[in-house]
Amino acid sequence: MNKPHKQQQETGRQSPIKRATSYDVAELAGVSQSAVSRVFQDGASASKDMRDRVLSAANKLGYRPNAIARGLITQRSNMVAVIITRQTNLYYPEVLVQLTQRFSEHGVRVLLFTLEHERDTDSVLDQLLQYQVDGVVTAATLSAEQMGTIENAGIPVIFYNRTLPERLVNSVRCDQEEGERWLVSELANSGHKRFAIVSGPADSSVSMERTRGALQKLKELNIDDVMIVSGDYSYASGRAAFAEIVDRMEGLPDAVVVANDVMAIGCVDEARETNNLRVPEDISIVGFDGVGPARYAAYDLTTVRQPVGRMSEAAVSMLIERIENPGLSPEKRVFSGDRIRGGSARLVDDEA
Amino acid sequence: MNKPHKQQQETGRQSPIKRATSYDVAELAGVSQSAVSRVFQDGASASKDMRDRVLSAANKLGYRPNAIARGLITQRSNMVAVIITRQTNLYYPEVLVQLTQRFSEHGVRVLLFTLEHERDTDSVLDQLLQYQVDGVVTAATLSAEQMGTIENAGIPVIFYNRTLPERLVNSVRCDQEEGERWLVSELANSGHKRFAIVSGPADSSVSMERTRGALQKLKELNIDDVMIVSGDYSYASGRAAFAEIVDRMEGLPDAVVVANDVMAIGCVDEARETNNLRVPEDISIVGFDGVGPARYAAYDLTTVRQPVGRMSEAAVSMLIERIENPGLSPEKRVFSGDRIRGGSARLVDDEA
DNA sequence: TTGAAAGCGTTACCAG
DNA sequence: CTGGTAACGCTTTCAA
Repeated sequence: MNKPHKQQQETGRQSPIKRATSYDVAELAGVSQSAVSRVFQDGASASKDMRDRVLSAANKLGYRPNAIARGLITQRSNMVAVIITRQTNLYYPEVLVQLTQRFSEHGVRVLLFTLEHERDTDSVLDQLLQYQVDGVVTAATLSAEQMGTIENAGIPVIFYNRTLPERLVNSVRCDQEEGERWLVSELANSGHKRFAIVSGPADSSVSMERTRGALQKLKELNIDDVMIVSGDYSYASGRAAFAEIVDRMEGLPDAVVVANDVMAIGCVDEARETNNLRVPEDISIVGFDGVGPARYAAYDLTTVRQPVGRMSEAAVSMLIERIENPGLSPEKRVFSGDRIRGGSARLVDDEA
Repeated sequence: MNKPHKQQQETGRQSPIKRATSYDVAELAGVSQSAVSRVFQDGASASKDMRDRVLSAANKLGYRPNAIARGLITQRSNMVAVIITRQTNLYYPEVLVQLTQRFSEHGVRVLLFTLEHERDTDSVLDQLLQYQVDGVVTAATLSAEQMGTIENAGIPVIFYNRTLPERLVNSVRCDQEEGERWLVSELANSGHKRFAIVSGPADSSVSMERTRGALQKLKELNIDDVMIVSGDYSYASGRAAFAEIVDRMEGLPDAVVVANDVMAIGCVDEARETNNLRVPEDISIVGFDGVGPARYAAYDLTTVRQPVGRMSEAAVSMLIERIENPGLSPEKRVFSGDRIRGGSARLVDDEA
């Protein structure tokens, strides 16, 4: 008795194998094609008998509904675009994993776009529109015009740790300024007086907000003479930044406020290795983000951790809601970071 | 004079905005729909006059060809699935970024799937088949049966740092065994005699290969009495593993061979903090992967770095080739890791 | 509950 | 070079 259900194996590897369609299933099951379609939907109206026959036929043929064809007729691709920059993923691989996983729980697939350079943005937008994604979450900066392009196509967008001034947009972000203000005030409360700041790349809005927050708080404390150097978020640039501070500042600062953890770690190493300083006895160094290495014993950073889990959950649910209900008005959700008092800063206990 | 090119704005936010189709463009340009289609293809045969009129009309309407519809007729979605595990992305965020970027240079989009648990694999496969991806690169383990399912659909697959025993598959991987053998022989050459091994999770094929490589080499050197403890690749588990070694072994090892860098860092911290050991003077610790933190001054691991750039490039080009030419025979590409002699191990100079 | 037929927006084929 | 028409594989009326 010959079993035909491996018929495709024989076809071999040459021509693109012909996949079973709903018509094939219908024929084998002796029902109409519409019936097959219905069986593979949620609110299907199909008798148990038919359902069984269809399912068994489908099984035999290895049939799977073609999501592409479905998307064409339903006007819903069930795909969303996620736009990240190299930076985002390098320092928060967690974000992407979480977004993907949560979307998939809603039956939504992620089409991934990574931006190497700002100038690639337009082409990425073009692609994402061609692919008829149902929504977008972007962890990259968009111009008002670019945002307009997506909006005109009727696609909801969520900004992740970004926003668009002067425009009503949906966003999920960690309150960078608040976090920096806390860090600075902790340091000041513990007697630090001479501050230096290591900022991130000039084109990073996140870095801008952090630096602004720190400066504001310092100003409120009447600390005006603050040296600012900048890096590119990398470990090496953190080391270089610290070296520059030592080089250019008269005397040492007693606190260095760094725009992210990775650079803060670079600062710690440079302080210890090249300058023979003890952290935190001789100098306090604080970061931002709460990445894994910040918790390594050698660093134990005082920092503010972004609540990635809650933020990505918020992004996903906001986007899904807006896909299902395009009329929803814009919303901004701002999360406070988790405050971590690590050993990299000399802080007094403030148990009230 | 009223400008109609913002007509959609008015429609507002309610009904899913109707996007311009090739028919709309055709009408406005006064040509046939087929003509529009041709203009938006590569080897188009269209007069300059027509091309201009079509392009200007398309521009005015904000027209973009619908990639979904195109995929339906051409039988090519121009999407590939990338399957990663949480682990993969957490410790190699670089891999995903590189894959995505390189694919996009070939006009191919990445549909991302992340696996939290092994048991999710089948549903991921189901999804990816429904979406008619043109190919798959998987950094997660697949069973022979699962591989068969994809193969039957005529979709080429590249295994990333994985393979499938007893089966002809395409794979790109770093030679884990070779790397471990080098690490062990360096340590042995430098006089280390008492070894301990920290392996990764039991279900990680990569960890298995690494451990096997280390054990083989040790055996060749007639070092048989090796304690093996295991962790889950995390920093915390590295610390726990080192504690367990100290606890269970009589006397200390002089070298600990760890299955990845993150756990190795955990071992270093545990050795220093809890056991007051100097690394490498009292004990040598080596890792594997070459992740960023391995280069932080506090650790400076001796390790083997996976050549992520070359590996992802290989994966992309192998997959694209096989999408374009399904008849191509399977190929395995094995890359040697970059050997890094860091300060975490007491190694003698071997300048010949 | 079931089937026939009309699209969805493209590309592909074939005359002109 | 150009336009008409038939797919692609599905969902969705609308009758039966």
